[in-house]
Amino acid sequence: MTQENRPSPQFKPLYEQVKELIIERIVGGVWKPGEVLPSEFQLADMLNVSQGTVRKALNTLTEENVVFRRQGVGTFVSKHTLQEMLFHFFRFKHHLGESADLPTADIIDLQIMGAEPKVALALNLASDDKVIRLHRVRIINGDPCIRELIYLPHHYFGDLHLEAALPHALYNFYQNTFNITIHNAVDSITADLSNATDAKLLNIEVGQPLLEVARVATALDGRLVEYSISRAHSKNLHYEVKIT
Amino acid sequence: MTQENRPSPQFKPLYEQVKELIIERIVGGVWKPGEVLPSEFQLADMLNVSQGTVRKALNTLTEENVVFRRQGVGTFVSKHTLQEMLFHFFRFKHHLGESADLPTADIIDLQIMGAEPKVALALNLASDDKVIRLHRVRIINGDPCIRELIYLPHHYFGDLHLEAALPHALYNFYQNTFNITIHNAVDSITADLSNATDAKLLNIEVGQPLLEVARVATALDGRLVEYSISRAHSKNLHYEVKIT
DNA sequence: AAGTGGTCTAGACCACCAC
DNA sequence: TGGTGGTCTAGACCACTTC
Repeated sequence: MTQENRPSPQFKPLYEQVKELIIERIVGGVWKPGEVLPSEFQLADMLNVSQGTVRKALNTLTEENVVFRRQGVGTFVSKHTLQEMLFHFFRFKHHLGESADLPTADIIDLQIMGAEPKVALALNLASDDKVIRLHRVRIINGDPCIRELIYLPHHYFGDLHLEAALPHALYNFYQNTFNITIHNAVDSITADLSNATDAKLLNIEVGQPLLEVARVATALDGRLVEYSISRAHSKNLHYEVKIT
Repeated sequence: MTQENRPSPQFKPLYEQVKELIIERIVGGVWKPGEVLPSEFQLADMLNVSQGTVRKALNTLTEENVVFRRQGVGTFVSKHTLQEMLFHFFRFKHHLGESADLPTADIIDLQIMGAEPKVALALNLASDDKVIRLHRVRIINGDPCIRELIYLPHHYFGDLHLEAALPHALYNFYQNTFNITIHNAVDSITADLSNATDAKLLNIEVGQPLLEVARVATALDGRLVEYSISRAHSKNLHYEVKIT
């Protein structure tokens, strides 16, 4: 890898090119979640750059949670099974007590269907594309408190709708089964009143205030891979945001 | 500044010490918001470290929005007047259209009072400490849509409650008038129903769903300096979170 | 032309971990 | 003991801004 003597047509720093190459190999399955990457010096030799340049690329990947590093051991591809990663994308917390147990989930419905306009827009799908819709209720400490509708493009998730038993940790499942790593997400939060369906599934009355979180999630390679609506009864829960 | 030959009692990297020294000087008013810092080499000479170590400190400060850098020009202390900084701490957005105009504000009430337990707990105050409470309504595109209750420790904000005209960009005001720079914040979001006061001030009916955002904000030096409750009618607004 | 931050390299030494 | 990442330094060269 060389920078060459070009003036500046779409100049990209070497460490960004290194970073992209590493992401490519993770996306391509060369290095799988949990596995160790070659050492800094090995990568530097492989790519014909200096160790310092590899270090800079790996450090930015560490900040983005793509890899994690352990001194004396090595650099590893992040897995969504890690506690920190699970709670990184699950932002509901109990009001007072520390972060609760991870929620379990009851599946209400799982089907393949045409993409509604709202869903097609969010996932940038054509109007005749199919999506898999998962409808489930999250249960925390025995209480049903969040109702989720999750939409996945059929062409990315193949036969997911035929799975006998879906685990409740979906992001980990996407990663293990489809090599799709959720990398970032945008949540849009509004308030709404519980309707009849909410009331029945969350065991509350109609007309209660609910938090509604609409999420669009993007994979490591930049594809839009999940649209979800979470409706939460906030009597015991809140959504927490740290602004830094 | 030296690392010395100590084994490892509370070892701190040089670049962190450099970073802390720079923050100290910003907090102390040596370098004020908008002003330029000495160059990397000047700082390196002042602190007896290498330019690379100063660079690392400045880069982390850049990521944390404490300073910003312009190639060929210099490194500057961040100001809350910058568009990006304003919207960094204001997370409400219009549903479809791009980010709206900055809101203005109508002040409903401004007084000094004893800290209620909830407020004292959030700001870590003693029960007999005084707080300044500002009650106002945010207006976006002519619509009153957010009602805010803002609590400030009296001993940090002195005579703020005597101000004739408070600007609506408060964080910029804190910075200019008290040299208090809001650095990070934790928002806890819940849903609630509008009460009589909400209804009157936001020009809606009682029993409508509202987003309630409780914020605890921390200054550059780590002091808890603001507790606020924002109650927003989410018909036209949502709260947006980018998880990366 | 001079000065700034941005990139890239090379090398030294340290702290941590596994064997 | 050997290999890993973590810190720190020194220096070269580039890109950008200002004068």
